Amino acid sequence: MMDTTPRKEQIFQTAGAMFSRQGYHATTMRDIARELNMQGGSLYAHIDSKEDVLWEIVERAAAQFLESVRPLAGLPLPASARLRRMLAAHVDVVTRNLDNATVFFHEWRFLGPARRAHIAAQRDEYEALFRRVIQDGVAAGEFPGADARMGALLVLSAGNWLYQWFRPDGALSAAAVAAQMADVIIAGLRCVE
Amino acid sequence: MMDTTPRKEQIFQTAGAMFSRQGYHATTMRDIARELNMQGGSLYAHIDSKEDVLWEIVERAAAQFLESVRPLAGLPLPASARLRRMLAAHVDVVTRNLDNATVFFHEWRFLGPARRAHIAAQRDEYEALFRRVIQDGVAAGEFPGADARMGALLVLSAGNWLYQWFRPDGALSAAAVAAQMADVIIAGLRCVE
DNA sequence: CCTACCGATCGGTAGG
DNA sequence: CCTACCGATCGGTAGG
Repeated sequence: MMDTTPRKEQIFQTAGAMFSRQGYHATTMRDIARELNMQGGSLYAHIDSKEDVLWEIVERAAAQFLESVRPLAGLPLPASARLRRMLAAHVDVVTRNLDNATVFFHEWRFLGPARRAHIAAQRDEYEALFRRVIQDGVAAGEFPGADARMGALLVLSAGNWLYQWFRPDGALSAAAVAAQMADVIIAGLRCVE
Repeated sequence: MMDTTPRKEQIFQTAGAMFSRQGYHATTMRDIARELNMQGGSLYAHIDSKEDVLWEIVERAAAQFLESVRPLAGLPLPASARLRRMLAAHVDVVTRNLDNATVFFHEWRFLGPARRAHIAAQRDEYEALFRRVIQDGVAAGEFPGADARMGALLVLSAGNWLYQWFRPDGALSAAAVAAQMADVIIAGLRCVE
């Protein structure tokens, strides 16, 4: 079978896998080229710089998180139901793009200042979505004793740290992980005093 | 004031700070040397290799986690009280050694295979401490509906992700963070069905 | 702890 | 997309 994926996309895919395993700085352009049966310099017919490749991976991951979760935050559902769906969407993005999620969490700080600031802003917006839903739950009496800030941090800590231990071939499916996490966290937000 | 810290310790401290900010591979031995007003080659009068420096930082961090938490796991207290103390100890280690904790979480995979395996074993032992305490709570009826594996992952996700957002000069003290986290998580383990 | 240096390799480019 | 190359810099060492 021929791989009909455009070369540029192959470079992003291969780079994502290698950056996630070895890290951005420990992966050389020649490593990526070798994986694609090319010479190092030939990569530059498709991309302009190593940092551009990192940027593409990180920016796409950030966009995926926001695009998956944002539509759920405003659904006409109780806060606990919205939070459950948002966490499931987050877990879905992480587990279906483990390599790129790992690069996103680990390597975004190696972007230049402007790009780093852009990612930081998206991350802040993303956090705020979770905080707001929990705050809704506090206001509605679903989570009477909860602190929205700590609640959001807890949800995102669980959802993010996932990239460290989740294995696609493991016993737990992404949906099962998300459901179990949501069960405990939502119970905590309901019962905490 | 003269700094009376032995040169070797100064190297570990400086390397910890720089590895945490720039990453292991993006930090050069000459970067570390410059910070200490030395020439690059002079570092090798005190250490044998760059990887040895990383190893010292990572191994010390792993030991600190285990030595702080292990004595608490077997205390004659209810599981929830033990878990609370263990999380507080964990948060204490992270927040009092933010640089080294960051290096521990981010850079341990760049160690050689033998050293990496050693750290992986310590991490597994550490996780088991938390799992066992939660299992005790399940058996004792404190956490009747909880899953020990997911509970431990939740505690450690929150405790580990901390290195990403905790700021020593922020509004929340380490003790306050640990207490709030424990409140929500323990409530969740108690109330989940 | 410094000077001076080693071989290796890096990201990126010119020219085809 | 390859060949051939650029200047820069890497981790580490010899000799003092």
